[in-house]
Amino acid sequence: MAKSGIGDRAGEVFAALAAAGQATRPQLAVACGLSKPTVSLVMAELEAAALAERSGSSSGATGRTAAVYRLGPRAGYVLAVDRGSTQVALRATTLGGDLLDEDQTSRPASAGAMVQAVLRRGNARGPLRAVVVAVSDVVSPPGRGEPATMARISGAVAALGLPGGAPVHTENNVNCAAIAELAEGAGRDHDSFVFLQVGVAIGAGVVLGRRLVRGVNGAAGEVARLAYPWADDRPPVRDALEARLGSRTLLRRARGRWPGRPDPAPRTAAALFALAEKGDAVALEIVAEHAEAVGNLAASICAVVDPGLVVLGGGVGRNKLLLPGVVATVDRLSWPAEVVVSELGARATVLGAAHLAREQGIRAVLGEGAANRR
Amino acid sequence: MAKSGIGDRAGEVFAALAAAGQATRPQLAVACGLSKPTVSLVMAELEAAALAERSGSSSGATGRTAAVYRLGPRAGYVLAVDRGSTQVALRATTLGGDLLDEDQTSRPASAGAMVQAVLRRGNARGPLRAVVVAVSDVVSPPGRGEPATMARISGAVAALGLPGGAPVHTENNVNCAAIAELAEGAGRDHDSFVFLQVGVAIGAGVVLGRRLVRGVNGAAGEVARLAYPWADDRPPVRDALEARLGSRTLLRRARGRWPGRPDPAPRTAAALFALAEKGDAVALEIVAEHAEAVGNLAASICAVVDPGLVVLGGGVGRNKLLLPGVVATVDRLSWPAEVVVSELGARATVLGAAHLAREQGIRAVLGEGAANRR
DNA sequence: CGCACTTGGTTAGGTAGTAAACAAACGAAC
DNA sequence: GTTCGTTTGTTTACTACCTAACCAAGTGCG
Repeated sequence: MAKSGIGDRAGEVFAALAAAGQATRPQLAVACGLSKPTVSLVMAELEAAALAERSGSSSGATGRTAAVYRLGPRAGYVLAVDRGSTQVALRATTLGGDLLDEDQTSRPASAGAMVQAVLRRGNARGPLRAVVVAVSDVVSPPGRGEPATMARISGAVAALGLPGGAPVHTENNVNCAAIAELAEGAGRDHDSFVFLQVGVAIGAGVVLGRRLVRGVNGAAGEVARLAYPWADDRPPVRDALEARLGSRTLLRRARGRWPGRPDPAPRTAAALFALAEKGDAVALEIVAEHAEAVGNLAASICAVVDPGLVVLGGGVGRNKLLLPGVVATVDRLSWPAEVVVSELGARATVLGAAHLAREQGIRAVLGEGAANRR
Repeated sequence: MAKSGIGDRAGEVFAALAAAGQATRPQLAVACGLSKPTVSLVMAELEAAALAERSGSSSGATGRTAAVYRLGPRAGYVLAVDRGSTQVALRATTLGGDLLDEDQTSRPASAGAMVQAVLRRGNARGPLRAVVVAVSDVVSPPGRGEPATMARISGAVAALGLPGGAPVHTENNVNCAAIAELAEGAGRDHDSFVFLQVGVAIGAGVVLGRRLVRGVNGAAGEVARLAYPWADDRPPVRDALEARLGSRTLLRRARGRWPGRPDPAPRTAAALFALAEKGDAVALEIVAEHAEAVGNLAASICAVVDPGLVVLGGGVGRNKLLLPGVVATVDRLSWPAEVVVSELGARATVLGAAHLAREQGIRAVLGEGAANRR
């Protein structure tokens, strides 16, 4: 079993190399705060374990060329699955983030076959280090979840037909999207932000101090349960905000104002926004109302955690037409906060799941190394 | 100047000793993850710098007695000030948390004299390492605050007449109370919780992962700006929630239902709750309504950060009569969360400020040590 | 082409901290 | 009162890592 057997500091360097994808020894020395001799020793160790390998040389403007390292064959690969209700997306990468395989289907039932194909092709790249499945349910820590939710999640995972010993982790899909925006999207340069998904359902991913807030029940960001409606004489109803802000209600409101018009009412959110884009007055009015409602939600979130940045995502929230109204409402009600649209679009969830999978995979390699030393 | 001159690891041990107040060498070794020989060397260093001193011996059930250390005279002391609108509280402690001095006044104008007296008495305990002033305004990071707010805060601090070079820090009073509940109150055994202050004004302190969330503008927890009122046909108004939940409104609502009764309407929240305690039907009804409103607020906060625990504080929120209604509403609307009443009462703010002052003071000692080594 | 300059990598010596063995101090048991 | 087990504190040998110096390998310039 003792095949990798890497030391303590070696793990740190390995993680830095994985995060960077490619790096020279001086770069790793700076990243880990180690001296040149130590990095040399560590790299020899990692190369011996086949966790790293030389991939070439890089020459700067002046000076000697540096050896460039990348992850080796025994580092293995990871798999990310976005298990949506209407579509399933797959992404396999190395621990360094290099894309190995990508696929997607609009028939969730065929996801299992897709997974099998990816695993077959991936096995050449070493061991499968981690699988992260993004689901639309709340993912609770052990012993905290509702039985029904937990059953639904494990059912969805089982349907993927992953091999027996695979190290599978689950995460909420909105949280995954938030992670992606943090790592490579609109939150790249911010310590704190909230990713606000508005689509068929609503949800948020809360990132504070470059860390995702999951909550004691795993329900942080489940803003469907904000008190709504709420006024002096109006008691809130659980989950009423989701009913108000979901795209189904949006379309129902559109239908309500359509009678007497020649053209039929839009049947999808995309169609509604397309009409608004063309200048249709009724569509524009509905979009403006929705923007204000989303703005109210964003303002409430800002009142609690003051993130300074709100990233809008989801089928409806991604739409540029929504942005001005949201910005105006947040400015009017709450604390100074930038509001922008997601840079990653619908791929955010699977990208975030891949990031989490890489993190878990790196931890798995490190854990194996540590275990060998005992 | 190089009087303390402590090393790198010594600082870590010093911080652990300060946090514990008193400790033996084995305890410090465990706390800092150091070996016995290293701790012995460090303690000699700290004793030489008069930052630590022996305070006796402790004998366990079996085995040799251990030398017990406490902070030495050169560790100095810190000062905490709760600068409320109607009262000012003071608390001076050692870096280890031992109480040196405590005072309070209901005439804010006389706070300056009180501070002078405490400083005179404190000077025998070494240098003043930090002062933390708790204010009711939002405390923003440098370059982020509104000029008017910043001016109000610096005015309040200046009125205390602190000596020129004193290392003064400011913090929001609700955040201070949350820190106190975290360190020694109802949040002692929880990683995450929200302290919800309900009194003349409303506000919250958000603690996630045993760290206070301050927000990009320092406005995290300023829940007065949650969207309210908010319904399909009712647009929110900025700060309307504070108007709804503040104790002034509570009393106005009471007056509104009092006509036709022999006794006069209660003039303070305490009086209202006293009546409810005696079983007065109208008072009970008003308390129940208020409890539901506070519960709605707590539920909204839980929807965003899912803290698992809400600690009620403030003049109104502290009242036990409010608790059942809040619990019921949170259960009905949001995620599983415990709701309890503050254990520290009105002293929470000054206790939390003292905690922050100790933290800052320890950092100051460490910084001085580090500076000497360059 | 040779020389200065810059950066990468290795070698040698020094230091901080650890683990393990040892010495000292205490209570409890017989 | 002696012995034993337990815990504290110190001595000793070793390890890991760092700094400093040096060699190696590139580029640009006269």
